[in-house]
Amino acid sequence: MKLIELQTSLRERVAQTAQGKFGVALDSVTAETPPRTELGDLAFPVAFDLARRVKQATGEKKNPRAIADELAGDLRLMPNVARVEVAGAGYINVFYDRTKLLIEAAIGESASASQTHIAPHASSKKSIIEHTNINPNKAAHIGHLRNAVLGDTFVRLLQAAGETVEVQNYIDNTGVQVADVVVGFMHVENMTLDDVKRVDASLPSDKGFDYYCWDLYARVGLYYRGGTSDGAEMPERLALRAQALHDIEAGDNPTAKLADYVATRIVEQHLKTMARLGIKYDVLPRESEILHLKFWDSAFERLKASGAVRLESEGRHAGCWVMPLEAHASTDEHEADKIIVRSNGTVTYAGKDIAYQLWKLGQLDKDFYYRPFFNLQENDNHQVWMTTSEPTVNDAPRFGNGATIYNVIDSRQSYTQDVVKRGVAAVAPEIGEAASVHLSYEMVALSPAACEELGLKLSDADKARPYIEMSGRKGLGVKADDLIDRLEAGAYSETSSRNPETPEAERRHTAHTVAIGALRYFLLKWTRNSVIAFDFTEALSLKGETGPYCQYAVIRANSLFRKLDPDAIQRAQVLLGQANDDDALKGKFASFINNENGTDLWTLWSLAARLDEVIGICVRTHEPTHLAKYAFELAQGFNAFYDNKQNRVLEEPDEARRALLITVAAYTRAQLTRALATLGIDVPARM
RNA sequence: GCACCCGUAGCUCAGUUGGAUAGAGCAUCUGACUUCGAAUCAGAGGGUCGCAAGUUCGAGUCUUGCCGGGUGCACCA
Repeated sequence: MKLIELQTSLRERVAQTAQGKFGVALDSVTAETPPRTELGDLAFPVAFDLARRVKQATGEKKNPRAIADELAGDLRLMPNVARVEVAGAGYINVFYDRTKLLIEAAIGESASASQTHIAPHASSKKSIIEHTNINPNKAAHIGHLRNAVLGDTFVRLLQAAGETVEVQNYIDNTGVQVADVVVGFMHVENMTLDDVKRVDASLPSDKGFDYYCWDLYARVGLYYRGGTSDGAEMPERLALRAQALHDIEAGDNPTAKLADYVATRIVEQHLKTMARLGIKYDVLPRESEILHLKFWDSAFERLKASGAVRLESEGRHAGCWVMPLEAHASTDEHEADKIIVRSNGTVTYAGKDIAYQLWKLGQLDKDFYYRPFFNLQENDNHQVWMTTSEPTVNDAPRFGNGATIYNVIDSRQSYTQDVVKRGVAAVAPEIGEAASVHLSYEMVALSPAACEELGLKLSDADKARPYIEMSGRKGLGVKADDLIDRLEAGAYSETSSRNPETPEAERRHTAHTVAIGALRYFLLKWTRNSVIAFDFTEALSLKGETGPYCQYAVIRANSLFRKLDPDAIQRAQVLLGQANDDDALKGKFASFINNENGTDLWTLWSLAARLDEVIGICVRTHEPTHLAKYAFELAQGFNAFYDNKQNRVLEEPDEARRALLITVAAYTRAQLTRALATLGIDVPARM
């Protein structure tokens, strides 16, 4: 029996007893893991609640401790329960039959040794996750990495929980940011499309087109202000941007062709950067198609038909289609109303987003056409599709039509996301707001020290601030590829000094794996709504609470198992299994488990057994960091086990105890490896 | 002005739907490599959980009010 099943059955029993003996129907029974293993394996602080509810219902005063005693008596009769204690003012502490559970688990493990991951539920509906969504006009920076790693990890979490997932990366290829770079090429550098292609071809592969545009974008920002960062914006130069934006949206002209080249090339670069982190996408929906295929027209009809938007005939919003939102405490007229269509007939960002969200939910009677996008070597056989306006003949999968949509977007867009969610719910009440989930996260800013390292001169006021916001317009930020390069360099020198005899290619690969482990963990160790004040020292660290720490624990286990027979794990599991029918052997195992050292072994094993529960918590709370913390805790547990002189596997003389140690170590290694894989972190053979 | 987020050890942060003695990492100090790999481990010091009320058997967690910091509230995207 798995621990999670045992937990469920105990909860149900508590609920039954509460109903039977006290006449109280508990809709949910709180169960928690006690702070220390000495206090048991599962605790129910339910007696306090029951005492209150009995008093409410009957007026009878009952001592929580007396209630706990009655509940405990029932729980003692449950299988796999060794004993139950009532502690404190009324805690019910359940102690599992640890020996029996370990033995049963060993039998299960040896039987399903080949099964490594859960297959998706046949009946499960598709979830869509949209993440990355970087403006295709310059290199990706660490803020974008946070988005992508958060999104990709959530994808892995959902898959680990057995769900079917589609990954979308929305490309805003017709927005102002692309227009800015186009203005830069056309009016700052006076280049034609052919010139741009020539420059692109001449750039080094490690500092390519995305880096070039990064600098150009910052220069355009200056250009608008007449060359100085604090100058006033010049209307005639801003007009160039407006013109470019107009031409890009219209399409089929030199400006639009240049914009398409820029956006497409930058998307390629972004995908290469993300591939370094093991991040892949299924489909890249582009804004240009949403425009050309007139998604908005369809969405607008539905919005009007549902009454979600109305045309204002007077007031300051006269001539606009607005979505009414409740005005909070304000007596003024509809201050909170959101404009969806401007008085000149053009649609706002929120409007376009509603159309796109409706498509994602299968609520639009339109679809994109698709073509295969270029394939990266790193992506093996995984095909990325890009939307297109022209009909195509190919075997593209059916995209969109998801049951739940997760949008990974930073918290600054909470308001707009809320508008989108409400708009969708108004159009399709049967779907409601719950189908649209905003996976919001706080920004990545720079620590003052990081700014200085990047060569930015700070005022005294800025130095006193906890963090400074990045600015693409100012070219202030840490480029993703630069950071990965630095991490790889650090990991390479570290692994080279430890494994000088290892071939160069393998050391490079190891350095890469360690670097990605460090980076992904670094971005996942914070809760979503905590601002990351990026600091180089902290981000480049390979010690302490880091990805490499977790990887290292697995490496030590790998090293240990290399020195054992290849079938040692299997043999150990079989031996434990034999104890099921052999009371003498079972007693022997029990004597190993039911002492102080055995408690440590059990604590580690039961922690390892909690992986699926933790994945469930992450999915439910939309918070991947719980898994990162769990992986670290499990690695800590393994390292403590490993360093304990009583647990020297290779020197253990007693065959049974050795089998126990091997089983615990092997299970911990397997679960830790799975946890890390779900975080997108691989483990090299050596490091 | 309104809405949302944050305030926990010197620093950076965790803290599951309210539960037992508030935890990690970094930094500081002390110890452990002839050791299944020291990217490690064992230990020490370090706290009015921003302040004040309230609800509760029980509050870092919930409510209210203050204080301090951040973000968002455009016919921008």
